[in-house]
Amino acid sequence: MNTLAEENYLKAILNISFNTNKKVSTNEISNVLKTSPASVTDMLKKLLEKKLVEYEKYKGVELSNSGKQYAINILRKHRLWETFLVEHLGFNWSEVHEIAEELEHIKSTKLIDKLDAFLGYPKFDPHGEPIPNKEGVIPNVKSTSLDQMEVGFAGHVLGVTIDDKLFLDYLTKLNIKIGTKIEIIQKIDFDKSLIVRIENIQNHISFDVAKNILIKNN
Amino acid sequence: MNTLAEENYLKAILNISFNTNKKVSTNEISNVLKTSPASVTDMLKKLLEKKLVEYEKYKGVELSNSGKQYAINILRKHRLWETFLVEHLGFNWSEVHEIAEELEHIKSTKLIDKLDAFLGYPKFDPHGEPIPNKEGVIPNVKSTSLDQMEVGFAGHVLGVTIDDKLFLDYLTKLNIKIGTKIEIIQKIDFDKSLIVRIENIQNHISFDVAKNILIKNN
DNA sequence: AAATAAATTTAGTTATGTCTAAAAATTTTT
DNA sequence: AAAAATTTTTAGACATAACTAAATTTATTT
Repeated sequence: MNTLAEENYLKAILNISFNTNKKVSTNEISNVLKTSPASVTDMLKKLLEKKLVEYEKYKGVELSNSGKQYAINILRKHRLWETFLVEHLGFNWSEVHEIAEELEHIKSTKLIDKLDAFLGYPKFDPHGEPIPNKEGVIPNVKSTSLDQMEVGFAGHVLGVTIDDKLFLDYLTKLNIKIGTKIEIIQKIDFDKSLIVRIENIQNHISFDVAKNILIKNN
Repeated sequence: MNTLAEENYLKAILNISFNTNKKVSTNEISNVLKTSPASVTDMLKKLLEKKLVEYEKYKGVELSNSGKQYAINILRKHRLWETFLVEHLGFNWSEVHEIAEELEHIKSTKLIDKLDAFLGYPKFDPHGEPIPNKEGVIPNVKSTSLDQMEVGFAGHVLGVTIDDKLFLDYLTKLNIKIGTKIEIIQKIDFDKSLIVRIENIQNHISFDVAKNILIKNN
């Protein structure tokens, strides 16, 4: 069995990999986990020992097969708990991340499988993120971030790519949630910001915001 | 905020106090937590420092007011989670203790209050144990253990006092659950065991078993 | 009330996971 | 291709929470 700290490192490596597809650097991990690079090196040695990662000094790290399965299982637990919190306990989507950060470390497999059944085997969490199944397979939906769509495009929000309270509260204020129809009215070349129509109201959103909103891709 | 280890010590002290009403000894704690007495001494010093216990060298320990509130809150979380696991996820009463031992350490107060509401503010958990409310008040039901009842007594099971898989599985085999009617047919003086009737079937149960079954007391 | 036994504490170690400062390797710039 | 900058690792410390062995205190016998 792995410790809390080990689990958090595996999770961090998986998350960084999703964005970069390259080997993960010591510094990236230390930024995500807010620890010193020296601590990261220490932990990578330990994870290598346990064969949860492939790691060579100065060359970066990636998850081994078993490490990846382990990390995906944590992600599965995180997203199932978030779904429970929103759909059954009445939390809103910006509140659940922190609590799920704790719940994702509960070990019982039977618990998580029963929770999955209780929730009706959901494929997506309250942020539209895919929930890995028991076998670690992540449902694949082709999606594009809003910033890549052209002026004139109109479509529905599929999900978001970050689970940050400030971001999600801002979206809520803009009346954006999963399924919301968004139309691109204009794109500002200078700062890549967008003027969009949501529920018949025009709003000006930054590139950073658009980048983290996912739209269905046919 | 207190660590996992600290929480487990507070919990252990509370549990022992329920049975003894005296100051709790180092040895008792080390037995419950399966640590060495020396480790217990170390931790008691730390808890004293934090004013969670009243402790004098060689004289035993008891919870301070704040320590007691803290420990009761852990108990509240434990019992609410057990209720959720049995009533909504379909676990049986002998499986939930271990999982609740992990869930009870999840910190969010908002989570536990919402869970409480979701469950309909239950007063008793699946073992018949009272669930402390948000204010730390524990519902008080007068109950007597089965071993203290006389021959000829007939009544209903209110709950059990231990949360042990072997014990609960045995009760299930005997067809004993909460609400089950039990009649005392005979008491064996030699070993204090009892012959009882449950659902029209006679069974011979030991003193140790009877001691841990609670009966309503008028 | 001594002597013995039992319980508890102290002292000294260990493993985990963190840190800072310094050294080494890699990458980027000139 | 050297020099400079950045990244990463090593070395040495520290806090937590555990341990064993030895010392001390308290409780029980005789």
